[in-house]
Amino acid sequence: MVGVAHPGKQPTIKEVALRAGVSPMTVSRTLAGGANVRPEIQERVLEAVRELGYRRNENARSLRPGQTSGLIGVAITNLGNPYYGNFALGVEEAVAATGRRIILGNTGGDPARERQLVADFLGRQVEGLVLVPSGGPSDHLRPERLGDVPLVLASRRIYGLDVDAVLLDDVGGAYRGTLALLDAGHTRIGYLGNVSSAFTGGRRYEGYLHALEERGIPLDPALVLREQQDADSASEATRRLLDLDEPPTAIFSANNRNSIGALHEIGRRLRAGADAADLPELVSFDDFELAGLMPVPVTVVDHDPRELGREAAKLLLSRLGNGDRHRGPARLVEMPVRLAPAVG
Amino acid sequence: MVGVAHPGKQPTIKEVALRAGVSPMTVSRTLAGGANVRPEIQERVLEAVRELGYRRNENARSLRPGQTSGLIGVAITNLGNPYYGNFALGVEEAVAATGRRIILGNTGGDPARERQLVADFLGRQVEGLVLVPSGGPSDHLRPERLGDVPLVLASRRIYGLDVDAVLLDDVGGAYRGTLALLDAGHTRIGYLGNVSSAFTGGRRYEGYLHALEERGIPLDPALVLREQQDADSASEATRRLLDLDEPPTAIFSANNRNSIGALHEIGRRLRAGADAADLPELVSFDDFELAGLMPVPVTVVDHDPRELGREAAKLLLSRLGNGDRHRGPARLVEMPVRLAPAVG
DNA sequence: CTGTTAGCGCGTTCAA
DNA sequence: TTGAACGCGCTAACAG
Repeated sequence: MVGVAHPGKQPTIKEVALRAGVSPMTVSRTLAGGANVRPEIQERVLEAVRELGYRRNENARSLRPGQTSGLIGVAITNLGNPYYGNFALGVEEAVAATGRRIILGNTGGDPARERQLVADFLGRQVEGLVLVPSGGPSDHLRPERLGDVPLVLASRRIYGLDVDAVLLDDVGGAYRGTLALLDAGHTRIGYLGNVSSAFTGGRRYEGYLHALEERGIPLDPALVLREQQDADSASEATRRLLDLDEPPTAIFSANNRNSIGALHEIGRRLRAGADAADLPELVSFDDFELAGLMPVPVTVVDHDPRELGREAAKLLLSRLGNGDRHRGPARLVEMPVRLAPAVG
Repeated sequence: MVGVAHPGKQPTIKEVALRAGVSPMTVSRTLAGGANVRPEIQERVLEAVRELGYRRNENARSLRPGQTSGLIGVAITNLGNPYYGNFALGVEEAVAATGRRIILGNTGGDPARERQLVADFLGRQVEGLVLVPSGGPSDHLRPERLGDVPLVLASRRIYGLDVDAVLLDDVGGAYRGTLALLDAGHTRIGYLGNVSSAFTGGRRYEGYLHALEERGIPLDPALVLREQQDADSASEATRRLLDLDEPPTAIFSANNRNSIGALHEIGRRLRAGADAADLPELVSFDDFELAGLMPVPVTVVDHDPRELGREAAKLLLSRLGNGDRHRGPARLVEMPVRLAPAVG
C-alpha cells in the first residue's frame, strides 16, 4: 500500500491521472460510469483511485453549472426531542430515495439561530429547505431572500408567508380528545398548554373550546393554564390546578412536555398518600413512552412524526427539478391524528 | 426592491460587482470585513448585496487552498433516539464555539449505510468525523482511507482501530448497579442485555459478573438474557425470566430498550392481577422519562449524552488546526456515570 | 485603496 | 477513444 501523494491533503483527480498515466478527463469519465473509456484503462484508473484513497470533491463538483449539491437543508427546533428526531428521519428517508441527502441543523427555537442556519444552508447551495419555524420574525424566509430555493414549513405555519406546509390536525385532535373526556362524564376538564402565541398552542386550544361549547359546558378560565414550555413549569401548573377548591377531574394536555409535568405532580401526590381515584385522568396530545403504566388512565392523541417528515419531503421534492418551482399556489397538508387509550 | 438578475439562480459575486460598479475583488474584500475598502464603496457594495439577496457560495469558497469547509461530519446510529439526538447536540455545541458546523447523518446501525455516509462526508470535505460505530467491518475507517481527516469514536470502540474514543464507564456503572441490588439483599438478579457482540453489551455484562463474583454469588445462566435489541424482545425476555420456577427478585437491565420492555411486561402482570410486591425491582443502565412513576422501584445508572458529545468534540478539535494531527497516541476518555434511585 | 491574474477540483465542449 | 481548453464562484498574491 502506497501512501497519499501529499500527506495532509486529499488526493485530487490530477494525482490519480498522473499515477494512472492518463489525463484527468479519463479519470473523470471512468468515475462517471466509464462510457468511452477502454476497459483496461478503466482498470488502471480504478486501481490508482484505490491506492490513493481518492474521492471526488463534491463541493467542486457542484460548482459546475447544471450540477446540483444534492443537499436538502433541514432545521428543527430541538434535536434532543425524539419527536423532531423522527421527523428528520422521515425527511431523510424520503429524500434519500431521490439520491439526495439532508444537512441537519438545530435552531433551539431561537429565531436568530434559525436565521443564521438558513443563511448557512443557502450558502452551501442546498436545493431546498424544510423548516420547523421557531416563531420569530420571518423576513429571512421571504421568497426573494431564498432565491429559487423552495421551502416547506412543518408543524407550524407563519402567517403572511405563503409557502407549502405540513401540519397536524391540531384542532381536530384536541376536539376529539376533549370530547372523549366529556363523554366519559367529566365536566371540569383542565387545560395545560404551551404559550398561546405558538401556532399549535392556539389551534389545540381552539379544539378544546370547540368541544366544550358543543356539549354546552361553560369555560372555566381557572382551569386553563397555557404558559408552560417545559415539564417543570407544567408540573407546577398542575399543582395549581389540583389545589383549586373545585379541582378538575380530568386534564387535557396539549403536548408531551405538559403531560410529563402533569404526571410528575400526580406521582408526587401519590407518594404523599393521595388516592389514585381522586386524581385526574389524562388526555395527552403527543404520545410518550410507558403511557400505559401510569397510575391514572391516560389517553393519547397520537401521530407519527416520521410520516410528517416524509410528507414534508414529498411537498419539497415536487417543487424540485422543474422550472416553475415558484409557480402553483402554496399547498397545505394536514395530517390526521389517532385517539387511543394508552396500553403499552 | 429589485428582483434577482437571473431568476432561478443564486446571484454571484460578479453580478454584485457589476451592480455596485466595482470589481469582484472589492466585493470579496468588503464581505471579508472591509479592510482596505473605502467606506462609501463598502456602502454601495452592501446595498447591491442586499438588493440582489447575494450570499457567498461556501462550496466555491472552500475550494480555495488554505480554506476549510468548516464542517464536521457526525454519524449516529439512531436519530429517533433522544440519547443520540442529545449526543449530537453536544457535539454541535462544542463545535459551534469554534465557528464550525456539523453535518449529521443517520446510519440506522447499518454498516453499509455507515460506509456510504463516511464517503459522502469526506467528499464534502469535512474537517473531522465523529462516529457512533455500527459495529460492522471497519476498513473504511482506517487512517489511510480517511486521508488526514481525524476521527473520534463515541460509545463504542472498534478493536484493532487505534483512534480517539469517548466511552462511558460501562463496567463500573454495571458493577455499581448490580452491587446496589446485592446489598439490598437480592441474590437472584436477572440480566437483560443487548447482543453480546455489541461493545457496550460486553462491558456491562462484565460489570454485572464482577459484582456477583465479589459477593460470592454464583452466576445462574438461566437468569441471563442478552440478545434483545428492542423493547418488544426485551418484554418477551422478561416474561421468560418471571416464568422461571425460581424467578429473579430483581433485574439489572443493560440499556434503555431493555428497561422499557421489562416494564411493559411488569405492567402486563399487574393488570392481570399480580401483586407489585411479587414483581422484581429494576436497575436500568440509561435513564428514561417517568422512571420514578413506575409500579416497582427503579434505580438508574445515568449519564449525560450531551456531555459525551461535548467530550467527543473536544477530542476532535484538539486534532484540528495543527500539522501533527496523526501524531500522538490515540486517547481514550471514559465518562463517569451516576447511580441514583429514580424519583422524577 | 482598487483591479488584474491565476488557480482551487471538476466536467462540458470541442478537437484530435 | 482520448485529451486540451475553458469556466463554474471565489480569493491570495501581486500589480497599479
